[in-house]
Amino acid sequence: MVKSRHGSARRHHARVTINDVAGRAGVSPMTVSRVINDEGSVRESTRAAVNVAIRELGYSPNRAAQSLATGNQMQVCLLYANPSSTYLSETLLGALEQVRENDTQLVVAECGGEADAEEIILEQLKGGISGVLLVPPLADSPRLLDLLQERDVPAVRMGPQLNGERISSVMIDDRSAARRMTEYLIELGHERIGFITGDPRYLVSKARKKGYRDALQAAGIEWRPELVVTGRFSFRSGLDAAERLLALPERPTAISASNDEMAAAVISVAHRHHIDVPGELTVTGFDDTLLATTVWPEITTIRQPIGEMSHAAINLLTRGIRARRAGGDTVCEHLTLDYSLITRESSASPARPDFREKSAGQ
Amino acid sequence: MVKSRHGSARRHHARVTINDVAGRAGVSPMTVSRVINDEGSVRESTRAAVNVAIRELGYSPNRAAQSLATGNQMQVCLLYANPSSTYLSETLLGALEQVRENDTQLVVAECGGEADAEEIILEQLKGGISGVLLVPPLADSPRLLDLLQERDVPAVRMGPQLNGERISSVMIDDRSAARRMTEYLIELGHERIGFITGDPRYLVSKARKKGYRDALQAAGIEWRPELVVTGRFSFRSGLDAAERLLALPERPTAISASNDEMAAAVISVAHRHHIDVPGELTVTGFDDTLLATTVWPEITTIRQPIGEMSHAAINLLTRGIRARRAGGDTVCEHLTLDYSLITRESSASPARPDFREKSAGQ
DNA sequence: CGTGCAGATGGTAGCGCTAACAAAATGCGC
DNA sequence: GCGCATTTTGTTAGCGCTACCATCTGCACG
Repeated sequence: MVKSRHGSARRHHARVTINDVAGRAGVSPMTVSRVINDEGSVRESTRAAVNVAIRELGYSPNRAAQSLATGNQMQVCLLYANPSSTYLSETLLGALEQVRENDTQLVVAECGGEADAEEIILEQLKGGISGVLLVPPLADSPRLLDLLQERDVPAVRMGPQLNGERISSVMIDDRSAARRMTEYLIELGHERIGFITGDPRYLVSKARKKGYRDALQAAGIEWRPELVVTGRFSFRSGLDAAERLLALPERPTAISASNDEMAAAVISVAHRHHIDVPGELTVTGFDDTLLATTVWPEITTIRQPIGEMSHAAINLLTRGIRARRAGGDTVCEHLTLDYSLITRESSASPARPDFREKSAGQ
Repeated sequence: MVKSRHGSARRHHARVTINDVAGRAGVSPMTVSRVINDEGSVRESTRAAVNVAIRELGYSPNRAAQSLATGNQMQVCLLYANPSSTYLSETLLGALEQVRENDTQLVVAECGGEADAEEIILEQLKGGISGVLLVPPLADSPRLLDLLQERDVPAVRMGPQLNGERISSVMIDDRSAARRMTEYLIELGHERIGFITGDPRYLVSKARKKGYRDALQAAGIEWRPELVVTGRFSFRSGLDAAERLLALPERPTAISASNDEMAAAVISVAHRHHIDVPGELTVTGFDDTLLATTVWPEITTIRQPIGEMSHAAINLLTRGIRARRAGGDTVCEHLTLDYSLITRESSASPARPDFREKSAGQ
């Protein structure tokens, strides 16, 4: 009804366009375009003026028009191999949010192993993908990293352990987190602390084990090899590991598992042996997955800010892609975000008589 | 280098456009546009001719151009309240795939309760959302359904129980699935079959309970009220329910839980009481979530084809939106997909001596 | 002082589609 | 057959942005 109050508008209500910015900055739209795409060959003073105009007008480019004009949308491919569904869904949620912000398409692909991943990447590249997001354990695959670098594909890795690579990454400090967890147990008064490692093929397992040793060492507690058993991140491997630890002549008063699944397994075994958790045994996990709050008692664990991590990852990736398109240098940043220690019901100070009855099963 | 071999092409390699279709069909581009948008006022014969041309050329509209021309993208909002992360991530994965196919934006929103959901919907509508996808338990909220109908917002419900509504839905037949599961237990030779219901506030709980009774009745097994206890879908509620069932003077030989979490709880309690699963007690779940294969023994359960369901849901939704935009009739379809019974290690025929040792814990 | 050349900027013409209007075709009553 | 309402189709002019030149500056060089 109230249409065309101001000349030009045909259908829509005054949205800020590149022309408005150009007018305000006293340059041509083309120059503005160059600025927003980070292209070279714009004088510094001009660039600054344009940026001021952009900020004043609150301009943000219309992505539909961009992709129409350039003839290609921005699509990024999120590649995952290990459907730990909590990790995945949190990652997805975060990525989705951010992808929307950047008006990018998200393609999610599951792959069996590295070889498979390689194939998928190649195929997706043909299909017009412009960037790749790798989640663990793919993020540590040298083969994949090589491929991506070789082809000069913008990529970001989530939660990798390999550093110094020339591919951007977003992660937490696993070693420090594991150390923090162990310190917490020591603070509670534990000294015989069992540790279940993750799959030895993954670097993250080593990092977490190192953190455990760091804390022990710092506290002057002797490191005892029989207290460290190798797991494989699975519930079942946790079962075996727990049996071994609990069969020790001098039973540990706490067991720190390298993920929540194995921690849940420890609790399960403890219950089968009528060992009260946390009265007689403290159990801790890692990752803060669904499982941590599903079992009883709920598991004390380390939480990664997965949502934020995938936000950051998508941002890095889209920036990288834009830079590549404009012919700029490869963007390579490494972000380390903060983890947090979540204390729940599965941890307590080592057994004292009064602890027993407080939390007897019911 | 090899540019402009055929006159018009400026930058890109011959992609089929609306003009190609128009040319082939001998009509104007505008008419093609009307056909692909399902608008009325196109003669049936013309429409058919255009459709033929579209198929022959393998044309698919360029969404960027569409949204640039119309000034609005298609965005659908997936609303969830209960972050059962497996369900969510599978739903998301499915939705993402399909959304890409339809070149639609997916906005995912979590909400606390119905009131919250209402607010979010209202807000998102202002924000330009054009359709809503409801996952359980939101899909059964009369309040939300009223709101959506009232405002005439295209919407699709996943896994609802309420039928005969005028809002499309995609689901499985929960009652029949529960019946199938119970029949399976009866086939194994069980007669004293305990049942743990879901949260009585959700209709799905009733449906599953009905299925259980259906099977009993059909097999001529007397329905005994003490064998049915009320749960709330949570692990903890499963713990309580299991304790009650296992304390019965005549202990059931099988317990069928209304979801996997509660089934896992039953196993946990059984182990604490040194009852072997499945040697002395068969346990079954529902949903086939992560948990079903995480615990030991792995749980026999019912699997919903969640991915397919969300595919279908997105398709219905985008069709609905397009129809609405073009002023067509409201699309309302109800799809029922097939579930499947997944047998794993937690179920077996009722206790016989040799079963005991076969699966003693280790 | 012209010439050449690099870097910075602008003009033009679309990208593929659709809103709005204009025109043509159809149907209908008499 | 004609006038009129109605339906179907076509025409035009962008949507907001960028590729591809063309232009224009400044500056070193012979």
